[in-house]
This record gives sequence, C-alpha cells and structure tokens, in this order.
Amino acid sequence: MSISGEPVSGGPDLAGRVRLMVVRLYRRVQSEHARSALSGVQISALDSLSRFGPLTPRELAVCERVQPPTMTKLIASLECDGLITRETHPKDRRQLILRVTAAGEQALAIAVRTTEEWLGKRLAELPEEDRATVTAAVEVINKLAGG
Amino acid sequence: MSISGEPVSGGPDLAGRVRLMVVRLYRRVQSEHARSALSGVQISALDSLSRFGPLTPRELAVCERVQPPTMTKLIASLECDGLITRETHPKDRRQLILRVTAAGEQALAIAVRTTEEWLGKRLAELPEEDRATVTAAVEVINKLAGG
DNA sequence: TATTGTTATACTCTATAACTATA
DNA sequence: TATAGTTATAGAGTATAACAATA
Repeated sequence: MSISGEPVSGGPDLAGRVRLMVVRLYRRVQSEHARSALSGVQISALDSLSRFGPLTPRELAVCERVQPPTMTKLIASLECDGLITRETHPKDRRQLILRVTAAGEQALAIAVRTTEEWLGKRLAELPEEDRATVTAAVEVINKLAGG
Repeated sequence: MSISGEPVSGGPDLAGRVRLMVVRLYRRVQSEHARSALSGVQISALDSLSRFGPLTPRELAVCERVQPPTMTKLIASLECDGLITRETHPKDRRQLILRVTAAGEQALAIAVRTTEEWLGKRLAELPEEDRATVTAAVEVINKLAGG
C-alpha cells in the first residue's frame, strides 16, 4: 500500500477484482465441463504428482492445500480409476508412496490438452495481445497461489 | 488452432494451464478466507445485482450461471442477512424483484475492499510489471468468462 | 508421545426432478 | 399449456474430531 492507503498500483481493489474473477471463472469452467473424465481437483492433484514426482499423501495434501482426510478421498478416487498407485513406504510403514501410472499420465495429458473446449475456443478468439496478457498472468498467479 | 494443430499462441495448452490456475487459485482463496463474512458466491451474486440493477431470481441465475434452485438458496441466505430484498413483481405475481439493500452495498464494498488479506499482500509484493499483467488479465478473463 | 493415514460426521455449493402458483 | 420460483433429494468437495497403526 502507498502512504495514502490506496493499493500501490493496478487500480483500486485489485485483490477484490481478482477474487471475483476467480470465483466466476471457476464456476464457468465447472459448469462448462461438468462431464469431463477428470474433475478439476483430480486434474490438479494428478498434475502435482506428475510434476513433483512420487509423494506421500501428506506431501500431496500440503501441495494441494487440502486437509489429509480430503486427500484420502481424492487418492481413493484416483486409485480406483487406475490413475495412481499406492505403495507402502519401504522405511516407514505408516506412510504411502503415490505414483502416477502410465494411464494417469495419459489421462492427465488428454485432460489438460482437451479440457475446456469453450475455454480454448474463447482464448483462440482473443486478440493476440490479450492472449499474451493471459499467458503472462497465468505464470504470475501460479507463483502467487503456490507460494 | 493453427493449421498445424497447435494453439495459435501463448504456448501450448493455454486453456489447460488457465484451468489449473483457476482451480488452484480458487482453492487457495477459499482456504485463506474461509471465515469471511460473505462467501465467494455471495459476493459474486451481490456484485452482479449491484452492478446490473434490480433483477429477478431467474435473471440473476442466468447472470451467475447457476440453476434456479441454487439461486433460491443463495437468495435466501442473502435476504436472511439483510443484504437484499425480495419484492413481488407488480405485473406478474410469479416473479420476484431482487434489490441490494444499503447494508448489502456496504457489505459488498467492505468484502471487495478487504477481501483476501493475503491476496492483497501478495499482489502488493509483486513487481510493478507483474501487477500490471494481472490487472490487464482480470479484464480479459472477466470478458471471457462473462460472455 | 508424536506422526501418518483413515473413518465418522457435517457443512457448503451445486445439480436434476417434481411440485405450486400464476399467466 | 407454459413459466417463475420452490421443495425434495443427491452428489461432489471440503472441513474438524476421533481413531488405528506405526515410529
């Protein structure tokens, strides 16, 4: 904030406008893609597991910012679909090691690539400049949301 | 898509990356702000009603892209908190007219302004350039999600 | 005693289908 | 018969609290 109490830049209430944006886009994405093979949370977890290598449920829960019981259910759904495997940790039998299967990698790739027909179409319809803005913002926001 | 089948710009799979972004940011926002006076959906509906003037439940449901029963519940929660009023339509007694109350406008302003302490802080910590990117992207994405 | 993961339970948000009142 | 809104019901996703197994 500046001395005057106004946000330093980006116009007033950037945080509020980002929140409105994310709520609306999230619902729009969900409603347009309700019947995807993988839900948004499944894709997100699978993506993290693929990106950061084998993880324990605890680690994945921290990564996805959900509580352990939530992760237990998410893991069960992914394992049930054959997208991940659960092995017992070789040195600590309390822990599990989660790995993405080949089917999981494939499902993830397909989901990420084909997700949101409308979103891809909408993005393709944007002027080049707007698309570049969104691309850059995705990087910024992922850093912001991840840290 | 270009002739080669690649996305026209913004690198590969921009839509997929936008989806991952929105899922993660949404959850982050929800988890960081679980105990806000107004939930994300309440803020979004109140904002639409404030922005687009008195609306019927049906109109607001279309605007917010939810089904009528979902809107019924949302309306009940907002009315219960004194943030909106429900009047019967003067010419068609099946319909209602929803209006934001003064308390609703105030709650909305406060929510938007003070929402997401962490988000505002994070945004303030960004380099000026990144913040400008996010600001521009919010406009683009709101157009994209709204249409 | 501390930690990992699970079970039990509940709350929010969403949907579809069936209903009521009005047009 | 058609439309606006509601009620009934269900499913996904999330949480906290209590538990079992292991360290």
